[in-house]
Amino acid sequence: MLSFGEELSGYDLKKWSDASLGFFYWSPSFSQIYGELKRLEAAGYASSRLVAPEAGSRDKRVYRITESGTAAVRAWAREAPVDPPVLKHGPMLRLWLGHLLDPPRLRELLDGQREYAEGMRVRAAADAEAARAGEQWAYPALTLRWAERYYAAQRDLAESMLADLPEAAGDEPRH
Amino acid sequence: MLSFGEELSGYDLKKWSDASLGFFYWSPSFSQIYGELKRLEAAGYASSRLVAPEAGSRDKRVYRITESGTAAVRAWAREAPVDPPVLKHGPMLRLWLGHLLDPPRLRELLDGQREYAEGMRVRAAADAEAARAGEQWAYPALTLRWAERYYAAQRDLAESMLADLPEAAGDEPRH
DNA sequence: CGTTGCATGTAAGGTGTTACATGATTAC
DNA sequence: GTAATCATGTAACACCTTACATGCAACG
Repeated sequence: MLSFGEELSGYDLKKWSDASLGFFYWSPSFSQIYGELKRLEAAGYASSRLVAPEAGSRDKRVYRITESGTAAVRAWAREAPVDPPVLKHGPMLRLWLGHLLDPPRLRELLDGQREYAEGMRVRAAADAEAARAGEQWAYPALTLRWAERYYAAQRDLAESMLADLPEAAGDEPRH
Repeated sequence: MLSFGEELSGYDLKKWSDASLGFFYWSPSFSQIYGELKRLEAAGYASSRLVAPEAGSRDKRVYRITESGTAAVRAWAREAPVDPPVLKHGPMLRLWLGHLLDPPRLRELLDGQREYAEGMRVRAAADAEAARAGEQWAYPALTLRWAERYYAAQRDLAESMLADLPEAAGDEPRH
């Protein structure tokens, strides 16, 4: 994240991560971020300085990437193997175990999933709108557009499953 | 997995997990499965017996769920909070860092993603075809259909991103 | 006669989380 | 006044992986 050249605190990184990486990767906890920042600095990949508490808020430590860090992350981005995407879809795991649940609960599950996906889609769309202009910000903006479509697809998939349920659950409406 | 009532070995569970849960959840390693089976038995949720090496292959231990185990997994499926889906999309992370890569490499990445998604779609479709008949197998079959659509959507998303790239990368073909 | 599949397990390590601790400022 | 936001960090632990060890049977 520091490779974009900005000077950021651990807190900043967490907020940005939640609003950006969180859509397609996971967002680390505060404790992990602070720990990793120390590791990065020890490795010479980042430098830090204390910012005085000028008018409100307490003192904070901001980090900036070093030349060595830029070289390392660029090499990583170019050469590291790209692992296949990992998905851990709790609601689908529940559906897989459908024989343990009753049909109303299954519908509830899929409905919750539909709402969750739509909420994420709206958030991604809003963040894409608010994306900063400039050459290097084009790619984060692109992934936000990807996220918008991804969550739209998720929402539609949940709806399709709701439509498929009656057959499987044997509870078609009858008059 | 044992809640479907079958008597299965750790090895069986791994194979089944790869071909089924792996599409929407992750598939655990052998070592984790064997460890968990011991924990389940110690907790009284499963019982095991040794199967003699009748004609080929060595002896193996097969597990079956107990009544206590069935009650526990049913309670879990009904009451445990359903966590939102977790995605860790390595290729998108790379795209997010697009300013560190050159456009041809970005295309390569998305192309790989497209191929991966199509491969998974084909596998899910094949497994859905081969799904066992019967009341309780309807839900695993349903999730396989979900997976088929999910990976089709992934493939289409990668294609959309390929189409969106030129603009962002500023390398529109010019004559 | 080497590779693949079946079959199980231990040990070490990596990665990430939650709970807790601290404390100031700002908004309702 | 009390909740939320900014801000950082430690300690304990949960979870899961890889590497390694073992060994038989079937296939080509």
